[in-house]
Amino acid sequence: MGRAPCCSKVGLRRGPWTPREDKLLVNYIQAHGEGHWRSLPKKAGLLRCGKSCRLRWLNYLRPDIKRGNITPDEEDLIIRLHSLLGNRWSLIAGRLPGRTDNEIKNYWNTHLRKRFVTQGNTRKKPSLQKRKKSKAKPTLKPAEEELPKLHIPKPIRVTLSLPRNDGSDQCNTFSTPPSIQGEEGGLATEVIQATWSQYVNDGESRTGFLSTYNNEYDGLVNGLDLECHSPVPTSEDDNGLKKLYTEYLQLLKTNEDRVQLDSFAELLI
DNA sequence: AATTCATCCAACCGCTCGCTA
DNA sequence: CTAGCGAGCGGTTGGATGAAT
Repeated sequence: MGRAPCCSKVGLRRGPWTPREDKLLVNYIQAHGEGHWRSLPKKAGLLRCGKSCRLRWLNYLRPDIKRGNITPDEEDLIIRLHSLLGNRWSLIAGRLPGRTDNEIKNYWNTHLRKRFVTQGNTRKKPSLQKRKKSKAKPTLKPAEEELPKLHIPKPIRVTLSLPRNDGSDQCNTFSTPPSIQGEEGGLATEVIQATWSQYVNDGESRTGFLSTYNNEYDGLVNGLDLECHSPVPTSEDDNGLKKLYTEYLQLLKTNEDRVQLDSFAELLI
């Protein structure tokens, strides 16, 4: 069957945007708002793919885009967030007002990744893949080519299925929905206990992110959607959480105490 | 001054997800 | 339940530019 292409691409312009195209796009969005990207080019009089329009707007034309160099503070935040979230550029960008996921991704790939590879501190295999066939690539030192495999602690989306009972910092359980249990090579921990201080939620929509720990796998389970069930706090479950918390601290490479860490987690909300 | 090489970043591509009919 | 669509995301590409030779 196959998925229909987002646009025919026939007769559409590609490559760098001209000032005139930018103006048309900005004028249209100012008049009609964002969205409906597929039909937008036609209505705005642009010979561009809707995807291209969306990207141009989000990464360049949006009025709240912050231009200029990444500040040391922003860089520090990017590094920390990347430790926590992995290559979730849009999530990281969400914590950096005015910065786009593309900008952060580029900044990481051009400035930070090299540094982390050099320090052997990357949490991802250094995929310094070839860029241009015709151009010489920087040769990696042997130590850089075989970095130890690390498990990226990707965050997990958590949705509350039952209301919080009393707003206290007591345990609620999170479990993977049936549809995804057993994925990740059967490594998923089916039920994970977490205190609310470890559940990084957004308060309103009752969704958030949680990194899960799996003893058998001895690593962090990546990217599973979780569903929150009723509060069932037990002391035994705290052991696993302590392990998770230790991992969390390692990731942050800080000596912060629990309160400070929770504060940092809240900053992510 | 000319050429080669390395770096940066805007833009593209392919995939996935959520929603709806 | 399935297919199709719109939208979003992350990986990758390639042109522009600056540095080195």
